[in-house]
Amino acid sequence: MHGPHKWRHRFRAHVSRWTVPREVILDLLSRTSKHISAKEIYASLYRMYPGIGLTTVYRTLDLLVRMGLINKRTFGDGPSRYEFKSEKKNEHHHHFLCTKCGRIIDYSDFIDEELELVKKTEETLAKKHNFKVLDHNIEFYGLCEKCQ
Amino acid sequence: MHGPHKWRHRFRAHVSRWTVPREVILDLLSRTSKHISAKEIYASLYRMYPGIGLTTVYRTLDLLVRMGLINKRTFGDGPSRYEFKSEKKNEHHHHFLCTKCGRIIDYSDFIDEELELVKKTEETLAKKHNFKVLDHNIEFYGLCEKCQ
DNA sequence: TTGTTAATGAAAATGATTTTCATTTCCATT
DNA sequence: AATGGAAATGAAAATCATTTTCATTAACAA
Ligand SMILES: [Mn+2]
Ligand SMILES: [Mn+2]
Ligand SMILES: [Zn+2]
Ligand SMILES: [Zn+2]
Repeated sequence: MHGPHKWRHRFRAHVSRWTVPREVILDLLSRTSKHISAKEIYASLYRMYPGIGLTTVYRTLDLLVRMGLINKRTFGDGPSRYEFKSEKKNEHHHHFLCTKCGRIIDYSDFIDEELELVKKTEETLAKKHNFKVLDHNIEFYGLCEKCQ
Repeated sequence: MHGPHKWRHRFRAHVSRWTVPREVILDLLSRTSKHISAKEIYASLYRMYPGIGLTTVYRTLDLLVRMGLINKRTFGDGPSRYEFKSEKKNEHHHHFLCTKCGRIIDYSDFIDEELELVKKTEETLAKKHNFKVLDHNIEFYGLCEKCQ
């Protein structure tokens, strides 16, 4: 692979090689704010990189999740969707899902109260049930502007 | 089908027939507090009702979800899981998922604060983004007592 | 430049769920 | 109680997402 890239050192630290499919997939994900599926990634890259197989897309996504660079989400039915994890700690967000058109909308309103609640709940779960909370997922369902 | 049942009238209202598979599946779900998959339901019923096919289990579960009698949940990987919806309004609960052993635990601590937050978030989403919020899902991930 | 080993791609396998279609069952109406 | 027609069912096949297998290719340390 040619030019270095800002993520290259993280791959090395992870004892993983820096390859064309990995660079290209990570690049695509970092450039979009959407939640995209493996097949959509495969299709997006097909014109420019017809050599990259769907299997490699899946394997790369799995690696990127393990490396903590992206998030994998399974919204009910349909394929898993992936989104790039922002470097900035404060860009944490939750989702609203339109049950009619399938639109997925990020939101971060009330994030302060939500994070406080999350913290409180984590403490209670830890104390009362002896759970070690590592992550959470909060989502709302309903009808988006266009669909009601 | 023999004896009437407390759900029979709801099926009639839904223009659906009261059949053996439907009664038996609803009965099983109402008796367990677990989150069970279609295949688990199929296997549970097999001894007593070997005639009930997996296809019918799926179709019945779909109907029961549409009727609002049960909830369907897709926790990341694996099959969808179903749980009976309690009649009592105040038995609403959220989930904690152990990422190591897969255990799913219901909890309802902090439900007051959570419900208040949910209400506030719903209002904001409605006002600011014009969404009609109909439902929500809150879950925590981590390690259960046995797995840490 | 080269050797080792990880990464890749195509095809096959897997697992969950859905569709198809011929047969059976429910149940409103005789 | 009998019956006709629509709804429900079960078995098998189809579909869809994802994983595994295995032979080939490419990355990169030496
Ligand atoms: Mn998002
Ligand atoms: Mn539950
Ligand atoms: Zn919509
Ligand atoms: Zn556990």
